[in-house]
Amino acid sequence: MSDLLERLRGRGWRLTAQRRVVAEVLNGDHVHYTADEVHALATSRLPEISRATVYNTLGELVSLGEVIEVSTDGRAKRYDPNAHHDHHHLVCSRCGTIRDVHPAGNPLSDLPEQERFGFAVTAVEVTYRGVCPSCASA
Amino acid sequence: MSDLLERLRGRGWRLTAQRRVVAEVLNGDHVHYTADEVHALATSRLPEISRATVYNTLGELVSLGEVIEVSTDGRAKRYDPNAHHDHHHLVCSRCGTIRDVHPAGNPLSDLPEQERFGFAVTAVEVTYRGVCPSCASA
DNA sequence: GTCTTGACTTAGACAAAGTCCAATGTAGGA
DNA sequence: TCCTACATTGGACTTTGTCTAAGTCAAGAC
Ligand SMILES: [Mn+2]
Ligand SMILES: [Mn+2]
Ligand SMILES: [Zn+2]
Ligand SMILES: [Zn+2]
Repeated sequence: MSDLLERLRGRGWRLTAQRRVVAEVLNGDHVHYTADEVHALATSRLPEISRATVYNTLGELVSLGEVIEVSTDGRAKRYDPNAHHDHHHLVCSRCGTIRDVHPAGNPLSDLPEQERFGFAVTAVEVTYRGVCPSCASA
Repeated sequence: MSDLLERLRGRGWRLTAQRRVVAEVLNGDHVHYTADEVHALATSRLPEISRATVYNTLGELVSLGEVIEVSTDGRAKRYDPNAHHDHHHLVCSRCGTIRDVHPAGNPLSDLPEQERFGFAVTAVEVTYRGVCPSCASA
């Protein structure tokens, strides 16, 4: 976490209270907040932070490769601090809970040459869907 | 195509000019239009069709399982008439072109039990990303 | 062929998610 | 401490999608 702030300072980031708070909110495992959720959490620590700054900061963190954008539902994008370990997502169809998962094998190698249409394929995103234990028992 | 209209009539669909035009637009291979694109194409055949009707009709086609929604970019949803053959998507990172692809193997079985967090996993979506031949040569 | 009626369509208001800008504030080097 | 380039802010604006009240019409009944 302060690793992150160190890395960012090393890259010439001017360290403001707003950026620090956004970086602090994006901490933990299985964290996938929308921009509005980040803004709400940031506001509870720094009441005057603006929506525009949250969007700006999230965009910068994505550009710097410190956070990844996840779109699992065609609604708001979610921001994921787990950018340094390749992973995919498991989403509950009822409540929307998202877990980080690590499938066996490399999904990229499952796409045969004749199915690549001449593309240079470089990345793959996998979204598993199902019902979480909590929703199943309710 | 007229198969589709037949099936829909059989399900009690009232067959209107608007619905017919939307169904006609959603025809072909590798078709993944946004609602606005469908509206523009429909308007060229039936100038007075409204945005609301396009959204309504697309939603109905999705509910009936005749069209699937695809979200590959966190922006507008895309509507895909290829609903009767399981497939995944290959997206050009530059121009956004989308191709239907069929990976080898079943991606669902690649998710180990201990990575399922107790979820009942029922579906998986895979999005491959890369650069298409046309963008690569430009 | 005409009538009837509930389903369908429409325009426009509204909402959610995100972008952009001009004015103001400030982190950090000199 | 001062300077200034960079950062923040509120609000206007855009894109994508939803909702509703009023008008229209497809298709079955006669
Ligand atoms: Mn994640
Ligand atoms: Mn498709
Ligand atoms: Zn759940
Ligand atoms: Zn391309």
